[in-house]
Amino acid sequence: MAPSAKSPLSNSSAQIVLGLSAVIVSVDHGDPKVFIVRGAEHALAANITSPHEDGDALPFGPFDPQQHATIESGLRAWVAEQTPLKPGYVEQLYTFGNRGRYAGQRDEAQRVISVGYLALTWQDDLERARMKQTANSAFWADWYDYFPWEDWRQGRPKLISSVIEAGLKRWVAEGESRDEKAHRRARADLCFGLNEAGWDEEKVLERYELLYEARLLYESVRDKKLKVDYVLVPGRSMLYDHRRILATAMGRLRGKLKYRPVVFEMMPPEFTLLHLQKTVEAVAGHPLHKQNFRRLVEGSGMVEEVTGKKSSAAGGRPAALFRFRRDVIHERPAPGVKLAPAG
Amino acid sequence: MAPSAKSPLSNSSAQIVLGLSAVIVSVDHGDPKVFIVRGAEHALAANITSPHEDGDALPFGPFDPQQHATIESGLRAWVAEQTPLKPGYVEQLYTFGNRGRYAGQRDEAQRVISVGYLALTWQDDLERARMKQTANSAFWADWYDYFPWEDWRQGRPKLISSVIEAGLKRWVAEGESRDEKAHRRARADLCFGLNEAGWDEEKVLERYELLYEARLLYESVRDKKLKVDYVLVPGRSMLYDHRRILATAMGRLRGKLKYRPVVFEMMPPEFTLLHLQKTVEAVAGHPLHKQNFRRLVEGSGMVEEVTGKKSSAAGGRPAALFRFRRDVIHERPAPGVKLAPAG
DNA sequence: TTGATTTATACTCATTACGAGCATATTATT
DNA sequence: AATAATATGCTCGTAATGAGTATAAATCAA
Repeated sequence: MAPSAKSPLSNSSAQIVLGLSAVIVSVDHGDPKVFIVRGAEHALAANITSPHEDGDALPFGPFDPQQHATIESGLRAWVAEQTPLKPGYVEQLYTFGNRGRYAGQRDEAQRVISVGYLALTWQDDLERARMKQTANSAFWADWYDYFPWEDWRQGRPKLISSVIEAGLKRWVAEGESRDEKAHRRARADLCFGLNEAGWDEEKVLERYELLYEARLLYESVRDKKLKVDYVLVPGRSMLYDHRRILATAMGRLRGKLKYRPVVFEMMPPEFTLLHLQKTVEAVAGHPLHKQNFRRLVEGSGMVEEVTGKKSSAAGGRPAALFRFRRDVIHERPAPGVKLAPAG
Repeated sequence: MAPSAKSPLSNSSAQIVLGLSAVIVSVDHGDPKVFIVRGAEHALAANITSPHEDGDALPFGPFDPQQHATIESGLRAWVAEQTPLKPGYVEQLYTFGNRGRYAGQRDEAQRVISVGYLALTWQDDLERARMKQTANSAFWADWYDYFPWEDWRQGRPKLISSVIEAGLKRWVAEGESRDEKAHRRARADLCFGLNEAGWDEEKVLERYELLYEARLLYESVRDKKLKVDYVLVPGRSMLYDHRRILATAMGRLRGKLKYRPVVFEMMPPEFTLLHLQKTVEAVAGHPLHKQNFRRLVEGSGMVEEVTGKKSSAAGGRPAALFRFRRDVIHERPAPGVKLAPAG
């Protein structure tokens, strides 16, 4: 690209600030977790000295091009620096740069571009111990706290009928023209599985965007400085556009699960098939058919049994222990875990 | 993110320049095309006044945060400005920022971060006419000119056995340890389908990266300033890391084809099923089974027949004309085109 | 005009993948 | 010894997939 210092290319980009945000995910005892930072702590991590907002945020930091050869290595470096975690799997998600999505942004002329990353990790006991020291300024939160409508493990969440459907109905009715109304209805139906199509667990971002646009989330009210008289959709909000980045991560991970062996990045070295299943269910957000899950995983060559060892953690018959066969990656186009729903 | 003008976050990022690169794809009479700019023309488009390299490049330009609310709108704006094209479908690919990958980069302290986009378009006659005016400084190139090993439509490309296998063999032999050698061999086998697994048409980027690392491409020799005595893998090279970006785009598009109705973005309003099939084959890089392709497309509800019209363009029996049913997007989780290989 | 050639379209068949459920095994608990 | 809980093995119907055969409708060469 060879821009000289004087070229308009670099001039027009001088106002851009590049940051990195990380969605660090792990599954703990069947609950999906995101690593969250709050208030003073997150400001420190990002070296921000100006007044800051209070609330939940993803860990984020600057990208220093002098120090790091690739964006990913920059990300890994500050994750290692700012958290006690060592994620194995790291994947770039998306580069976010929408104006007006940053409530905390003072200088309107300056634009924050943030590159979002998804990182997967398994919490070993050591990490868990160190975690407690950082106390409540940085912690693991259940990701369904931010997206209660995405958790179908106990069946269809009640708040869909009780709050979301009504809210979307209002939004549909507000459409200017007949066409616009029909279009909004179709979009709402498709996103939330209100038509025959059913629920698509991968559409996390689409649903978030829809709720945002329908002004049903705290973030929409905040960014557009609205006063509203209707009830918002329950769920914790986040600073800046971090809930949107989290939605992107969830959708991506749910998709990836099906065609790449990424679950194992969140598993201990040895595990039972039920443990694996619960982990997949935590991410996918719905229950799976146990026997078929077993058939699939065993048949895929992704795991091998640890001979002679049994787990008797649960109540009933002891389960065989398995470990991930890292070789699959070298043998075949490494498959994922199909998501046959439970009956 | 709320950085103040004085925060270290913005200081450490001051050296970053953000650019946009576009992989603009269309399929013309069964041949997959990328939009390419060359030499003086591309320097002009990017407003670069410093001395520049000569060679093929993707169209790219600056991102002006003042003028555009989103990165995507910035991209659309300069594509409209610099080319006669109006892509309908635009998708963010990846954000590239590797040091040392930019041979044209003079100022080592300044880092170019480029956000790659994939754009799909259909060449109508008007565009085709306007295209001719821009002459040879900007043109449509067959994307297999850059990736001859990716075109399996006429069977396995000969250069795989004649050049690539030998080259990779040398690279494997150069491995330091026994383990390293085994690892390299496994990776080469998997990438190029030399084991039972077979060829995975989506691994375009993996294959490019492997060849780059094995110093079998012009780009590796260029970036590392090597002198080599073995024969490089044939195929046109590109400036900077543009061939890598193109590889990313090809892999992504080949994947997307299977689960989203993106082919239609490259089709005229009305088309025959064979035309559609040839377009899919052009992108996927291998032939498809005609009868099954037909069954699948007709059964998916993605197309509707244009009653009363037939195409007699080809030699034999006239074919029915179809058009894309845009409604599928609103009806169901819009499907793609499965890639049942031909016998 | 006829027969060869080319392309389009309809239909069949075997195999596999998938969703659902039943049955049995092995442990702890009461 | 009965009961509850979990693990594991197996069957079955349906749908999707890969491959091939058969027929229809046009052009072209003689």
